[in-house]
Amino acid sequence: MSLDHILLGMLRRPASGYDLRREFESSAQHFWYAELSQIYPVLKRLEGKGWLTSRTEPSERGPERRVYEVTESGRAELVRWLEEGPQFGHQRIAHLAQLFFMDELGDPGRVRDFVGEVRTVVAKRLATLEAIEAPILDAHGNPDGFPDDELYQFSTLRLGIEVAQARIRWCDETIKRLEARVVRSAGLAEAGTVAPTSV
Amino acid sequence: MSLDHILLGMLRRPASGYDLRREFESSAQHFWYAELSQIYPVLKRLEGKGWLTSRTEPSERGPERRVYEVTESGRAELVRWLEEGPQFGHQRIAHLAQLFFMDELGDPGRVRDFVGEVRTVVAKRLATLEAIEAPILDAHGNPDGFPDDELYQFSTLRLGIEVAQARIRWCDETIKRLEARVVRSAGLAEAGTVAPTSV
DNA sequence: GGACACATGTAACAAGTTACATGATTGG
DNA sequence: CCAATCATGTAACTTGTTACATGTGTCC
Repeated sequence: MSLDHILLGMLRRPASGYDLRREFESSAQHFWYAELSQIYPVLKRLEGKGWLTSRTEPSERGPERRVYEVTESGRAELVRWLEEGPQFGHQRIAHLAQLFFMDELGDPGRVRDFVGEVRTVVAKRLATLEAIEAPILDAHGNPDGFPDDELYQFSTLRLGIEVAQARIRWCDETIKRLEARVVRSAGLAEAGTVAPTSV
Repeated sequence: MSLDHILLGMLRRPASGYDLRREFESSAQHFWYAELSQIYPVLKRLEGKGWLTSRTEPSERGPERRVYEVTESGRAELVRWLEEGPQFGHQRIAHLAQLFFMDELGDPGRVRDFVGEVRTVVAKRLATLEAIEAPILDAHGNPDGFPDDELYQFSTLRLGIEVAQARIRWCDETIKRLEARVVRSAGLAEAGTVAPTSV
């Protein structure tokens, strides 16, 4: 039921389904994501429960928009969820699962390249998070001076950044370790012990 | 389709559905999880595709077991998946979403407690990962001496550990920052500016 | 006129969870 | 005999993805 409550939280400021997806693609990207085709029916259902109201309004550019806003009972439901305590789901990180089975590929060089690709993607994500952080820091200075809501949002961003940095460090460490293995087996090959292509 | 391939990977050593779930609860816990009720039908489907074979055998303790093993074509499919390059899904971290909206609760003290609960859970997970790491390090010494397969599995474990440590550091940092806010508002209340219970 | 961003939706499917049903064996 | 662990499975449901359908307004 998390998506329900996340939409409730986002709709403290009125927004359309389309707006919400943009939020998932930018400021909420490091903790949640939903497709438009999931967002639209959920909004309808939440309106049915009385947690949202909607109105249509003309778009500045494009067809009519349906703009949703949270009701009092919707806000109460959001608070109830927040008071439940932290929700933990299961982690599902497919590329880590892939690494776990990588010895099927035989060649440490390919594993090194694989981790290199992971690094590229993580570095890109880190860059987008840092691009969100910079203007916030410029506007307010030290986080201790932030208003509460901005501090909480800033803190979730910080976690995203710190975890991404940890991942990058891990990639570098792992690549170095794999590179040593590649060099070592090349050395053995040169010494005539093993032919590199025949293995 | 990740679960299909993860089961294929795990079944390089023959195992039952029940065994596989135990693996998800222990050594695979930091990158994937699946319920028994999901595992059983998937195994059946993979057998139908010719990627697994099964036989029944008596259990040492309990009813008959159905033991699966990967076939040549199953192994080829696993390799194909590994060669596709790293798979990235969307992160969904409900407790971070909760923090993002925490200003609805009004009180920084409650947010601090919330992050404290997060810390407790993450610390427990970190402890279980470190408990897996210790005997591996004891057995092999330096990771550079590990055989390839063990190095890859060890590396996934290291990522889990390093990310968990980064999360713990973030919790401590965040709690400190929130604590300062709690103390600050208590100070204001003492100075007669705001009555703490009337807000 | 065509590409692109804006905008809303449905349908079919895949993945994952929760609840239920059944039964063997072991240890207290 | 009761609880716990071992063991396999189905059914109903929820959640999330991919593909499709439709149409507006802007810029080149």
